[in-house]
Amino acid sequence: MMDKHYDAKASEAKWYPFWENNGCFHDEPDGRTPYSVVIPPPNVTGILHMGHALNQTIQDILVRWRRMQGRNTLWLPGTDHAGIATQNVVEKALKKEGKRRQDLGREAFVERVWEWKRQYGGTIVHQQRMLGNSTDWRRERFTFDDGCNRAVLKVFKQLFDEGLVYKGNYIVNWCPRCGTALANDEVEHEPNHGHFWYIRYPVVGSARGQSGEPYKDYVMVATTRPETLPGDTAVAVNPKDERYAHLLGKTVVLPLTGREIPVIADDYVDREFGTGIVKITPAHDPNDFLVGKRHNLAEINIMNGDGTMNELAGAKYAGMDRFKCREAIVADLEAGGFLDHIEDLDNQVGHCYRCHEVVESRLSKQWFVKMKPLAEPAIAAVKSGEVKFVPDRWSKIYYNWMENIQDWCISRQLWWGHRIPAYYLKNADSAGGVRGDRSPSVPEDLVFVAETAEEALAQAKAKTGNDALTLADLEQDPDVLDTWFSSWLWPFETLGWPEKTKDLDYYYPTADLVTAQDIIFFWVARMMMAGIHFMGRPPFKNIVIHGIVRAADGSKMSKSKGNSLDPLELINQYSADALRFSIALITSLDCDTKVNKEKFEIGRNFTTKIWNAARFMEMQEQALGNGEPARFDGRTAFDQAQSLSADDRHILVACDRACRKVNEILENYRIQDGALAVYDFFWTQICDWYVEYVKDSPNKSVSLAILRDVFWKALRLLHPYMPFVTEEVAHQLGYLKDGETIMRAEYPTGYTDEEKAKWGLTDGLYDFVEAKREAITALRALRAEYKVAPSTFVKVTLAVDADHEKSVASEIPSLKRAMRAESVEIVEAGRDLPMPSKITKFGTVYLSLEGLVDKAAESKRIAGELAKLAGFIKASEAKLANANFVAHAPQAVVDEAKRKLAENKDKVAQLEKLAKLFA
RNA sequence: GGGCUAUUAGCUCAGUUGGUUAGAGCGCUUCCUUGACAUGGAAGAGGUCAGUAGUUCGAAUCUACUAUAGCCCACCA
Repeated sequence: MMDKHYDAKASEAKWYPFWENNGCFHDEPDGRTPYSVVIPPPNVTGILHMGHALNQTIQDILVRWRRMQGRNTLWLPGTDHAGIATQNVVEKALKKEGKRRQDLGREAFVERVWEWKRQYGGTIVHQQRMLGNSTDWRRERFTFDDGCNRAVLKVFKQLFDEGLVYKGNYIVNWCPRCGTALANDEVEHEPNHGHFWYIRYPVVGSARGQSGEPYKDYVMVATTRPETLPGDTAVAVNPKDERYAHLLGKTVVLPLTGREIPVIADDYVDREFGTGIVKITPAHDPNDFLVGKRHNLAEINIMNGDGTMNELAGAKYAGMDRFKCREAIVADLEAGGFLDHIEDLDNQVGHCYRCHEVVESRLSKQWFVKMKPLAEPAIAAVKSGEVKFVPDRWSKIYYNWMENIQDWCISRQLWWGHRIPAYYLKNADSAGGVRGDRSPSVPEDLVFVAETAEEALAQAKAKTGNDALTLADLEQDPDVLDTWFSSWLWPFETLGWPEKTKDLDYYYPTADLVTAQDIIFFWVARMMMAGIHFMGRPPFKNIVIHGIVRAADGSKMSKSKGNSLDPLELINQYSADALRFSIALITSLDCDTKVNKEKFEIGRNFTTKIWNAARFMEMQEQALGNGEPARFDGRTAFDQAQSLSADDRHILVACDRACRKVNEILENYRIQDGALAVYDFFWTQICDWYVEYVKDSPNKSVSLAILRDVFWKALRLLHPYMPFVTEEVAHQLGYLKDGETIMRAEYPTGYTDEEKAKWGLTDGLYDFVEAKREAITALRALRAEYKVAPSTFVKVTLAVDADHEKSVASEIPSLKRAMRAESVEIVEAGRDLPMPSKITKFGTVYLSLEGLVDKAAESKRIAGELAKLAGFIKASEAKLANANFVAHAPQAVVDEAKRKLAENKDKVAQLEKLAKLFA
């Protein structure tokens, strides 16, 4: 006997370990068609949020569905080592102990991070289990585990050998106090009340003027950072700015230095801002850096790592703090007559998120991947249709980025991550290479890239001819690689690459990649490139992009705003099934998903409905079995029935249609439509309609057998969406024995043609029962209109066409029940009866009121109806009178229009007769 | 400034190549404690599909423009 209430927590606690421990999530390569998906690995420091819930629900639905279809399925889980985030977490912990990472030293610090990972890194992996994810935990991976590490080193080495990895200058955010580079998201921009200094740069050749007019001919440059002036290597104007067109090609004198620099034209310059002339300092501003690259300008680094000026700033300023230097330079400009005036300016200035020091843009040497050669085949793979975006519009955004791709800076000044496998020969003669302050300055040809230090040593010996070199003569690059440098290998490094494993051979390429739009560039595009380059084939066939989960008002969810929902809390309150089903039902791939707590009641209520329907079936079966559960084998019981009633056949057709529809929908990744289709089948068709029929079925054992069959199909259809309740109910109702699981049950595909023929399942029959429902609804509506209580038994008359009379007559018993009718009488269509009526496809439904009607109210209502119909009929007639419509529109559309017109004309006739009665 | 998307019922959204009187859920109104379920059942109200013009026999659907909103990128020397 099933409990009165479904205990979701108990069910989840029971079934998840059952599945996991019995290998239900695990397949080994075999002869079947594989279906493989890799999870977008969450940060190991992360905690589960609604975005994960959405992303993983979609994947689990697809994976569970394919698995039930009989595909050999792999959903590979794992986490991302998230260099910066993880290092910060551990550094924060250290800070509480009053230590910095430098106090521990590199090796000890990294060990400390590993320790943290072992202790806390399982949090999100644990939380994912709460969602019900059917990920194969036996194949769980980590982007920094040994295998991934090997893959990363091999890839770096290969790209280096291919000339696709190189070292080059790059502007980084630099905190002078911490002595480290910062990632963009570690820089906090704050409003600043600053100044705009207007400075005159004399045009070369212009004469020094008289009294107070230092130069007759100059360009006016406005800057917020005058201390960078000694690093200027050009001034720039907009190419479309006719005011300055005459300056192009000329050179100007850089004040205080006497150096001559060119005037260049670049689109970057905003004509409206400042004077429309910008000083270009490639070594100290990210935009100027790019301008400098475009125009081949020299990069003069005038600052030390600690924020003081170096000798390139000029002897006078060398060693001076940058802000002191600013004052000194402004004073000297003024003294030299170069300073025109000063304005106040409000702008944004970046600060270090940790020490709040003003961040400096600083030129440094970093490692890069040359992206263009990798991007081209990745573009082609999408253009050719080999890889598809779902929805397709994302391919445009992908092309846009790929076609304008910039080289990828992959080095990070961190300790937690894959250390760059580049080795430098110590004590080599410096060739003046500048690479931050902490790294060795060696000529490029004394850099050895190898997967191991030993191999690097061998290279060094060969290169220098010095056999006496030892490992101690080598120093490894101190930087680590960007976390994405491991993530972009995820679809094959997790399957064993670079080893040639069975898994790799069988599961690569994966089928679908499901992710949110925000990491198309960071991750998806790069995986495409890596997959094609290293595996020779794109890593997946379909890229399914879904929206972002937003708060009810459309804003981003954030903890600080307090508008975020915690999926774990929702699971606790409503159940994992409720969370999954609701999110699937309200999510469209085409747009962001707005959620509030109430939305999750849909799923919760549906769970309750399923449970209660199951209880109903159990009770009915027990009643029929005199207290013992009498379980009717779906097939044999109704196979042997002499004939099935219209309602029995109707639910079988509905079931068949639902099965086909859901499969087709899922083929097209329409997760939402699938949820709706199952929901509608279960609730509307089974519960609201068929169960009501079963209660009074004249052939109850057959009807119960049918219910048992469609219920089992419905549970399996639903399982990908609601894994726990479907498993529990399947066992409670005896569809499965102990030790079996619905996860491996066959996904329903509908009935065979043979079965349909045997049971008389036709579209016409389906429509007939739908028409009957319409008639019953019409009668209920008549009751409501005439305020006849539902408990009152009424007399009903049905006017039907002669050729339908027989089939309608056979439904009289069920009509009587559903209509709560004392009698249902059938008369020929066209009879003029003095009763309120409604016209339906089933025939005209008359409700006998036996003089209980308020005539005035009824007249009024009829008048309203007639007016409404008159409008429609007029429009309809006009349409059908249009020769063009009749000629061009499909026949079915024309026929339907004719049918509607006739039907509404009938309605008018009926109403007019009725109106006379009440007059 | 460059790119993308959206605008349909009070709210959140469907509406697949143009073709029935535009749908669902929630919310709202009225009625119903008949043993599966009040986390339920029944009936109902509510939309000139953002606006304008065009293409077409026919437009929520295609085109152009306008208005409004959002997202991504670049961001102010």
